[in-house]
Amino acid sequence: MPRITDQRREARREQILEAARACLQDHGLEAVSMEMIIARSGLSTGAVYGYFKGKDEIINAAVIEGTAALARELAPILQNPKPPPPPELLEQVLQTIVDFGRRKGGIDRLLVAIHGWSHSQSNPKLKATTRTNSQTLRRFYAEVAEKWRASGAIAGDPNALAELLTSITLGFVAQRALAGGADVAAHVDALGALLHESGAASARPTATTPRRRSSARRRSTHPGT
Amino acid sequence: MPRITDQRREARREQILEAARACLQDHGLEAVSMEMIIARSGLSTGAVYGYFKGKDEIINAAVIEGTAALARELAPILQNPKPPPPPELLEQVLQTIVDFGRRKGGIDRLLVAIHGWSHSQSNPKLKATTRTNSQTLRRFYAEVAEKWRASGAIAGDPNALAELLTSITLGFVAQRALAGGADVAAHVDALGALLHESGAASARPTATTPRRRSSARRRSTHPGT
Amino acid sequence: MPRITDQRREARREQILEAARACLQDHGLEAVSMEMIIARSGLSTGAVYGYFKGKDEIINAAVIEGTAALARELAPILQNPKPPPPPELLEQVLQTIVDFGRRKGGIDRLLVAIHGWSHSQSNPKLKATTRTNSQTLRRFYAEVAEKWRASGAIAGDPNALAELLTSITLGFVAQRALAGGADVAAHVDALGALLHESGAASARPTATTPRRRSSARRRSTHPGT
Amino acid sequence: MPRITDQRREARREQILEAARACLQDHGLEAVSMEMIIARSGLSTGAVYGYFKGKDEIINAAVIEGTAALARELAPILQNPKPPPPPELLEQVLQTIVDFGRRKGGIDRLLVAIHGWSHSQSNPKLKATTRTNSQTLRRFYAEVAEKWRASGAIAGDPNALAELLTSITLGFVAQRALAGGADVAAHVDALGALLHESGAASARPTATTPRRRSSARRRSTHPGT
DNA sequence: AATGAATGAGACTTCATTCAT
DNA sequence: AATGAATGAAGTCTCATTCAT
Repeated sequence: MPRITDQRREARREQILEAARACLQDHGLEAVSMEMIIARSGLSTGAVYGYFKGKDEIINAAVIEGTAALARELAPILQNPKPPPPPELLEQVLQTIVDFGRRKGGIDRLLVAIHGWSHSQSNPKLKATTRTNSQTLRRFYAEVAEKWRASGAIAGDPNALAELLTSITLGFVAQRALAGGADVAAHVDALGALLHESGAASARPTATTPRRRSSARRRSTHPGT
Repeated sequence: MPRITDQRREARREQILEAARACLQDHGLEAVSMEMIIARSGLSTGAVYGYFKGKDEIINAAVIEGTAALARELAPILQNPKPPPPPELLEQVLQTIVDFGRRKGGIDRLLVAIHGWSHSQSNPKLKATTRTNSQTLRRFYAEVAEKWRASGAIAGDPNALAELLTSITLGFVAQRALAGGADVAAHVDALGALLHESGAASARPTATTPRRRSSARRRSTHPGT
Repeated sequence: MPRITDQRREARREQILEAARACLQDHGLEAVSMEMIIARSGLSTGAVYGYFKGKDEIINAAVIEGTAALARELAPILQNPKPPPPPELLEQVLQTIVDFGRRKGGIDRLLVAIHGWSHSQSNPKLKATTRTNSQTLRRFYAEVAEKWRASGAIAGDPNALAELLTSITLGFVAQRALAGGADVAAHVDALGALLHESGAASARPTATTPRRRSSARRRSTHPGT
Repeated sequence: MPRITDQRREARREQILEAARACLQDHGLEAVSMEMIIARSGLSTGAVYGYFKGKDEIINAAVIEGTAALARELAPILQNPKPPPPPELLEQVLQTIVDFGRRKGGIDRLLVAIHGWSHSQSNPKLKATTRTNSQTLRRFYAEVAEKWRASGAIAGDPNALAELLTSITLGFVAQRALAGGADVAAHVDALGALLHESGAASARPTATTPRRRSSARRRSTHPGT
């Protein structure tokens, strides 16, 4: 029985999903049409319907499998048995996200994710997946935070910190999409500065972040102040 | 000259936008139909088209004016000449957001915002507004952070902190929408804990986190530290 | 009871019909809308409906009354008990038509007539009127032709000539509308030349029409030939 | 590559245009609806839109292609290198027009032409085509008239005669539509009578056939014989 | 299995007309 | 009488999906 066929099938499937993601990005959730996706996929109408039951299934798969890929990349970072300090871990996470968004030709998969957030509001299946994903992210962060707490790296409730880090992570994605950019280094620096804030009241505020210059585009660094 | 008063006109307009928001929430960006909005608004087809040029204009107005209303509520908090310490300010902001989402009967206006994020990806007018809004939020935070820095409440670059706070704010909204909830107190506590971290494990603030390097792109690594 | 009112009423009525004719000319039969006519008439929606029962009545009246006005102007020419020779009569008729078309500011009432021809195909009332009008024109021509025959000015069947003249008249209008222009003098000259055709083989064709100068725009008159 | 043959495609196209012409005739320019055309064509909504971009394109094509078909039939007559005398040529032209109008089941394509005249007033594309067509007709007549002049069959300016013949031709169509009929033989006879007018008062040949001699279609009038 | 023409429900919008003020 | 906001039937067109070839 066809062996190559299975590979081909999978390739075709991904080809369709990539087309769907491209259309999603180019035209937005409300304007994607099967016609577009089909044209972009290079397959025939009938062929596409041979791989997916309908439009909804394609959109869902495009979003879900895209998210899953990101999750697979974040997993080792978040499951690190000896997590680095918060700023460093955040840096690893955000950088992974940035790299993920940049990867595939022309398509920013993070923007596709935003469409997924919208779509999931009214699509039960997608909603379940999205909810699971974000809760999983929070749980992973909670596990990391628990380790930090155990090692004395942080004080406070690990779950609360997990929730904050989840917001930072999701918000980072949102800010990139909405404001047109968000800087990894800025986030990392700011988190670092907060952590060493104790010294804030003391005399050398900037002393603790002497080397952070980062690649921030429009941020003015007041080193001497 | 309008036979109906401007007041009445404005009320009808808002009636239509509320209907649109409700439909957006119930059915999602791709599934809202004029028929739905019209039915829910209680007006006739023709009447609705007397107030708005078409569907797109309604969706845009629903999103934009919703966001503007939230912005109006956040403005006094963020423009406070003597901002409270970070955790407290964050609490004010997030609580305002939560209250805003809850206000109108049955409709969580924050979920509508998420649809706006998606829609704005491919709608030039909405994109411009959304970008301006998020950049304005960031700028307000920067001004607040600058005041904090001046008063010694924080160390580090105010702009970097502004970016982080923006992510937290947007991410809080996202987390509520995606994970099914996000807690104001958790965020506030976590931020508070971070700030007082220094005292957490030890007595000497910065001593515990000497090593900020990570793999960031342009950052100088101090391997020997 | 209101006396001025009757005059005003009539003025308003005509105001509406002129607006309708203008719209008809600007937008075409299929695209005229009540909204257009109302806006152009300067009256309010309700007012217009006070003068006419509906759109169809307005269009019909606009066409019929326009045609009637032309008919009134042609009547004395065609009912002349001592009609001039064919070319001269034709000249009077066509010139009256041209003048009629030119009269009112900006609106070529002949173009409106063409719309009437189209509209009358499927509007029983208008069809009846239009048919009567064109048959009346033919009958008038027949009476004139009979006089010509009696006086020996023409040979042949007067009814056949009437039909030909009717075609020339209607065709003149059509040609002005379709080709962008038709020349009175050319028509008159050609008719004159045909009549003196007998002399065609002979030497002095133009001898009988020495006074044809006309206002022809692009025609070369070969007076000496 | 079309799965259906070009032939079949063309047949379907024509099927739609015929349906459009029928609707145009039955309901008039302003009242034709896509629903009607679609129902009459026997195809589905979507199918029709697969052949034409929209209603306007259908109406235009129906009119333009109809006119083109008539033009194709008139061309050999008007381009005859040795044109018969004017009455005979006119007979050929008018008879062709009558036959053309009668051909297809139930639809008088000449009535459709009148709608085209109206529609072209406000449709740029159609206007251009219509103008070109009527100017072409006039030019063909001018060429014929020039040949007549060269052979001594007529006197006077060939261009003026061309303009008159154009009016006769268009007017013949109009008269058929408006008055309910127009007779080829009457037109031919009247033209013949005019040409032999000189002899009218005198005693010769035509004296015996002064009036409507039958309505035969291809009657050759040999005046001089 | 593949193709792409065909389907038809349903989307958006207009516009002739009415009627409360 | 006059106004113009409101009505809603009807129009044009799209697009997810099917199915004969």
